[in-house]
Amino acid sequence: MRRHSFDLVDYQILRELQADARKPAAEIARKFNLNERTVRNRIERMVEAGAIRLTCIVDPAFFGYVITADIFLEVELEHEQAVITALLAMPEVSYLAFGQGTQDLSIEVRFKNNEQLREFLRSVLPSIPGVHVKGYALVPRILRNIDEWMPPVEEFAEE
Amino acid sequence: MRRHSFDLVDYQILRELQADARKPAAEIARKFNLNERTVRNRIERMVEAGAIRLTCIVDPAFFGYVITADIFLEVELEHEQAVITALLAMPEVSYLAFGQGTQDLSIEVRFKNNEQLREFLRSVLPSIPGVHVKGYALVPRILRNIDEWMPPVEEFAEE
DNA sequence: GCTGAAAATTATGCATT
DNA sequence: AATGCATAATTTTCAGC
Repeated sequence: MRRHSFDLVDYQILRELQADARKPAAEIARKFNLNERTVRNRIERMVEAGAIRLTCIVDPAFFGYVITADIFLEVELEHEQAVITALLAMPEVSYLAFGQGTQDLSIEVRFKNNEQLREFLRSVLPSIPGVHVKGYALVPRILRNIDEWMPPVEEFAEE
Repeated sequence: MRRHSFDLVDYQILRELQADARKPAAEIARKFNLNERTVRNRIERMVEAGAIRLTCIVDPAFFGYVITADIFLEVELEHEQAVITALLAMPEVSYLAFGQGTQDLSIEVRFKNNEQLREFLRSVLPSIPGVHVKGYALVPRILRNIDEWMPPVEEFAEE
């Protein structure tokens, strides 16, 4: 019933890479009594298939971007594509998604202080053609984000 | 005025690792005419400092978790810690953050189909003591997430 | 904090099952 | 798909600057 063909071995490798994406395949192989080549093949297959991405996550707080807010927008349909392009070009935007309504966009933004957020809400966003700020909320703390997500282990059970 | 001491070289390395966290330090060194040891030192320093994490991001959609929803909760204060623990233990929860109100929690969840989401909203959440579902919204598509976030390049300008 | 050179480890290409 | 082996490349250790 599963659409993929990854098993518990892949799952174990996944967990290791989640902890350290640069962990040598040989080391993982030793830990689970696998052939070193097998580990590298599995990693390659998962990346190739698009199941995983091995990447570098930057911590906004480390660089002083300690203010997080969610902002809810309505966008006039004829401006939608331009607005999305503009928002994606802004380094302050850490999340961008379509909302439930046909004109809704949600974004999450990061700033060094409240003044910058205020400026963004008051000036930057309203100056983009077709954008209407419907509301926003400060996000005091994020406890989990997508980079920690993992399917239930049952997904990897043997056939 | 910056709290950190990373420069444009670190930035360049960062971008390479963002594209592929396993890219050999020697390859990065060649690309930017750096000493291979320098590259490895820089990576180590950034990881050590907590500025970056080299990790494995799993794509929910690949594993069939194609339904995304944001859910807004209110939690009775005396149950807060238990609720958070319970939510973090659920593999469906891909995001969890405090909200603006003292009792607010926002979560993002992933499901394979609408029926599972419905069940989660109708049964799973209400059965957790102290939890009240205030609302929810489907998320038709996510265009950017935190794993693509990066501070503006100016942050890395030389002193 | 950067670099060099030797040693150890890891990755790759190719062939076999 | 998994593995063994030979070769290539990379990482590590230890040193000096």
